[in-house]
Amino acid sequence: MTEMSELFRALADETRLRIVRLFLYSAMPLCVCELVDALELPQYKVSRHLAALKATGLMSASKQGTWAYHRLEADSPLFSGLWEYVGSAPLDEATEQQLRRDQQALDARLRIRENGACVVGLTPSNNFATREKQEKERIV
Amino acid sequence: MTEMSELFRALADETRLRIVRLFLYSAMPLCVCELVDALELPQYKVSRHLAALKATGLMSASKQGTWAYHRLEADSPLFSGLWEYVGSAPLDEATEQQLRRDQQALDARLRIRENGACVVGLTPSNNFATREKQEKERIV
DNA sequence: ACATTACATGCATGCAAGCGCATGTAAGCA
DNA sequence: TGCTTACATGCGCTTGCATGCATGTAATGT
Repeated sequence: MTEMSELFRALADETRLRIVRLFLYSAMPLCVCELVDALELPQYKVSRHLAALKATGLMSASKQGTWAYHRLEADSPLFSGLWEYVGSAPLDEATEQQLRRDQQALDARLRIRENGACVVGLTPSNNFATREKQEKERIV
Repeated sequence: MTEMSELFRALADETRLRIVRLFLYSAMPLCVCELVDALELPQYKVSRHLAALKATGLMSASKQGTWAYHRLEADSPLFSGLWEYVGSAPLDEATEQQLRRDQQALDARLRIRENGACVVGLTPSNNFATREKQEKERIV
């Protein structure tokens, strides 16, 4: 069992809270590229924070092809009180607006899914190979 | 309003959780010396952690003479969900035992109160002047 | 006035964590 | 087989925080 202080530490970061709130909102597994688009954050950053959450048991992941679906441990009785607080505690105005933007961006991104599965990957600007190619072209 | 991540950060420390759990248990204002004795921690450490909690609004303090009574914001609707989780989430065995020891030590310490007020201060070993005197005597 | 006491805090240090960059890995596709 | 893509991670840097020591401050008692 994870120490309570570790759980709090995992949630003591606004970026990770944005991630968690999106999962509480969508109530379904999400893949990294969807989170990257919804949060408008660099891919490595999202992956790192997901790893931090997973290390405490608050999240888990499963790969399906190249896509990695992450999901919140929303039903675990160990954490239910925690999610209840995160989901219901009042937010300041700025955070509230941020949350709404994230939710809308996620909604839009999820509409691209086909048969409930993610079918498009990272936005080109977040893609490594694409950036490399652009770099070469810029030099030429 | 304090950011949620700051609240989690404040609670992301086992020592501060020990303090908070003692307040949830005793449900009354406590002074620093009582916490020092109950937790068997150096005085400066307790003061620091209390300051950290107070900085987030989770605690407040009031001086009465030389004694400083600290109290948990247990009734604030802003934090009620948080306290509920801290007070009810399961603990691992070691933490549970630690908590019971802390509670018993606090109970013993509180029995020394007179008319609900603290009347004895720090244990000599935690007292600065006493340590100084002992140091001089040791040199002689 | 002075010493004592309850509590707070400045300072130096060690350590953990977030960030940005680059690259590694594994899976799908041509 | 080789390229692209989705995702993960090693590395260096910087920042923040817990700790320990010592000392500061304000209130009390003699």
